[in-house]
Amino acid sequence: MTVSRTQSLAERPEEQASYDPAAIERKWQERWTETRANSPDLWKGERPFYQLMMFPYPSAEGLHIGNVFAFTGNDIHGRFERLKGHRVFEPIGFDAFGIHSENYALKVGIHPMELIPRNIENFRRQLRRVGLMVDWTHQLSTTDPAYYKWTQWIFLQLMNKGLAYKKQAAVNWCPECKTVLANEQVIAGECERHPGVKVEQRFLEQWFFRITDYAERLLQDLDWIDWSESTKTAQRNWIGKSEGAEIEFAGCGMRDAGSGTAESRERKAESRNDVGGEDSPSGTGRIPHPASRIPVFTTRPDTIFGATYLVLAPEHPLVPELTAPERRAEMRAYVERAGKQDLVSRKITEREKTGVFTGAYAVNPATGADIPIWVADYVLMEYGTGAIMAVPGHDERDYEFAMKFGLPIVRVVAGEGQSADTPLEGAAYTGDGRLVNSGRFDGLTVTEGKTAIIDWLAEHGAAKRVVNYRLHDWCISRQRYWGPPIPVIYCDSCGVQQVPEKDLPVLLPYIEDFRPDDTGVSPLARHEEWYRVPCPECGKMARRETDVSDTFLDSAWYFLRYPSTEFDAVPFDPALTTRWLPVDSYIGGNEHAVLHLLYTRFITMVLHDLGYVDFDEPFKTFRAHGLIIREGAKMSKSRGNVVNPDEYIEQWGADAFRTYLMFLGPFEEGGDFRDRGISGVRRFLDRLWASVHEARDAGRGMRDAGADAVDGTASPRAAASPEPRVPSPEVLRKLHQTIKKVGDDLERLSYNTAIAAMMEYMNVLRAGERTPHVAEVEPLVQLVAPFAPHIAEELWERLGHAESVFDSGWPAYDEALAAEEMIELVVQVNGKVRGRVQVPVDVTEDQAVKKALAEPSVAKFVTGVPKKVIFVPGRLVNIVV
RNA sequence: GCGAAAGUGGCGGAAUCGGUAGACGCGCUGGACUUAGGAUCCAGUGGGGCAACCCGUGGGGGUUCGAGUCCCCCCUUUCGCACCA
Repeated sequence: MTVSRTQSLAERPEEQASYDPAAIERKWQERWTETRANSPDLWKGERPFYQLMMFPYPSAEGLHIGNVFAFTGNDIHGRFERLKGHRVFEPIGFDAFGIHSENYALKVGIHPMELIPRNIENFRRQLRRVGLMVDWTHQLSTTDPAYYKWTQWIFLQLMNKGLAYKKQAAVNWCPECKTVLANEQVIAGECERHPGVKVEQRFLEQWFFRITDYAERLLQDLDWIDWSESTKTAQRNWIGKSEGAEIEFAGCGMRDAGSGTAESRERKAESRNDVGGEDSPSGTGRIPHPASRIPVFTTRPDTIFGATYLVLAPEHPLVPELTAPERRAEMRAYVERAGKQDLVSRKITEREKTGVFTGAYAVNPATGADIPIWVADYVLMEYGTGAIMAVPGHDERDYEFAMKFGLPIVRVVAGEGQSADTPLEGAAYTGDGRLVNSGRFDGLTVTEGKTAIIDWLAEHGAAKRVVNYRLHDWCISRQRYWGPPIPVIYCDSCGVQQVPEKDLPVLLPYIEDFRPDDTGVSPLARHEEWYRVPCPECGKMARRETDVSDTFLDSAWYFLRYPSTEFDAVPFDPALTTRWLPVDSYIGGNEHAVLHLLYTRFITMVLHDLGYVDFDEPFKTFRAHGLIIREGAKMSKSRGNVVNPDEYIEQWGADAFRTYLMFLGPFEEGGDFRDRGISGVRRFLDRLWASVHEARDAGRGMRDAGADAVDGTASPRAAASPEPRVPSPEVLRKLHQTIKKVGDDLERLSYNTAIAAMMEYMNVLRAGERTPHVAEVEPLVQLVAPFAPHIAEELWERLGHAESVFDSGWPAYDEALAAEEMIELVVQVNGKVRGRVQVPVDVTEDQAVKKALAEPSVAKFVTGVPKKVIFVPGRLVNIVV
């Protein structure tokens, strides 16, 4: 049989007899370009569908396997939507500004303005080889002045709305990158780009975006947007909303210097505590120092009776005046030491607690007790008010601190089986329970106590309800070269001036010495000829901002630009934007869950509020894809196990490579790339190729083969084949089951199971000695098309179709054809499988049970009358004895 | 520490609603065709047992006629966040 198949192909010398991926992939990539097959007219037609993939940064190594994996998964979805009749717009671009590109340029010693275009060219070449349905007429690069003109414009829009501001701030400084980093770019105290390099704290004037104004909206929308759950959770955690109270503690000045000892402090705190709760929260009648009202933020106002000391962050503005003269030297040293650390390693949980007593006291508004005020670096100035009330009985950090410095620990919550006197041994009690040692609030639950105590304190003006977010404002200044200059001019007379819109873009100049240095200012600051410009307001000489903006600003709006790349006068054309946005499907890596994806949502909300777009969430759906590892290990250059896409495409073809990448694991989880695995997918394509040719040739009649070559209208002539030329009902049934399965799987990005289903169908199709019928293979070509577009186009053409397979529509699923007549029911006795019976699909319970009991393998386990029978139609019969 | 996801044959992985565990593929074993096979095709392939059967989804309990799937406890791995009051 194999032999006769080969012969039939050999009779068509004008066609490639066997599957040659290189040839047909070249052919179709050229054809797609010539016919602009992937460039829909964005102004016309029905059913637009915007399929977006996260654009890559064009690294010099070329396309990474992770890129190919992501883009292929994206492309398959786009092609599937196209087959379903949508006009699909699938653009791509390059995120080519930024530290990653610049650092590489520094490493190889080539100016980024030369290097980056070269890298982009290589990327384009590789991307084309993968066979993506990319509309190459709408590409963009963030480094293109026609693009970053509008990045700068967006900065000005935020400035106009009061959402961009400049402040002196403690920032993360990477000594290696020689620039500031966003908190998001600092991993466990180290630069995300330089593992092992400790980030330092510096104070610099920086531009910030007020993303915190949008914290609540960014959080709320997560409840309804259709995104991967893992991504939404990451964003929720990052925004970090916590509801609590701001409580004001009145400082009550210094005490005698001797009270620094543990015993004396404890005595005072405890004696106050005994009478606690009966006093008015306005305090003890002592006149507080007017400047020392100390607000603290807490999520546990219910525990205020247990607050036995306060802690201020070292940077807290009240520290100098609260510190007793004899303690100033010690305090200065401590604060200085804390300041030298980077912002992040201060947050390492395991670090031993350190701190210094100020010598001052404050009044606990609930108990009236004087409690000592300490300074410690475990309190962070950027969160809350930079000061806390410490409740060592019920907070682990406070407990640890109190133990170390001998501060009093009081129980104010009693859990199950605990009482007011149960000692706190070894650890703080952070669980639920009822209040104790809390005066009139004793007996309330933690939840009730929160409300009651805030209300009580609020009556006396000592507390208010407050919501805090962990999210910080977005620092967008970068002291680097390779980015869009921030479009601002500083004038001695007029102050901060915007670059007028007509003067945009502020071009990034070509400078030789683009290397950053240690000074904390951008390389552009070394170029007076560039930064000295007349003030746009008064015309006097003024100075440009020499920092550039963060790469994440470039990528926060690129999806708006794609449809409008040919326009110079607007960032995005309103009509096209209305037509194509928001993005229908966005696919990318979860490493951007909190950076890119949060910034993008923020910028979109701002543009919405400014009236530029009519939606405030940019992506209707977002799905995070997984990561690819290789032979069970992470891929890395140092391991030398990096997959180079070019090699695999060369050896196996782009179609096999694409299909294998999608087959090796669930798209949203990633998978393990194993070199040998790709052969199975390639075999599948080989058999597809063979099946289509056999079917076609048998349909035409072998004697006519060669007479009318490729253009063939596929009108079956009188068959010379010995087989009856009708499709097999069994095969058709499996076919329609497969059409349904593959469609459903594509819908939910379950690519690996879709491919498995097609392979299964192939096994049915090629079982036995029969030659496949055209009606059995033609729809399979359409099913395969999203995965392996080149071979699908080629086979579709060879089957006699003039139009592209992607314009042929998704094959119709016929439920009647897919329906089974007989099915197999599993028969269980007491839940154990004891046999199987063949029954008609519409079998009644009685018939099924009767048949099941007649089965000898079942009957021998059934003694007497069954207690109970469970019948699950289409599935099983379970007999309980 | 907190949060999220996961743990299934020799391997990658299926099982979408609590209903046949191991689809599909790799690998392996045997066979066919062969001068030859790292090609192709056919058959087999969770473990144990001659068989009837028994065991089996990280471990231990539970719910249920029935659990990979649900509940409780524990172990392990990966990822994210990490002194956020």
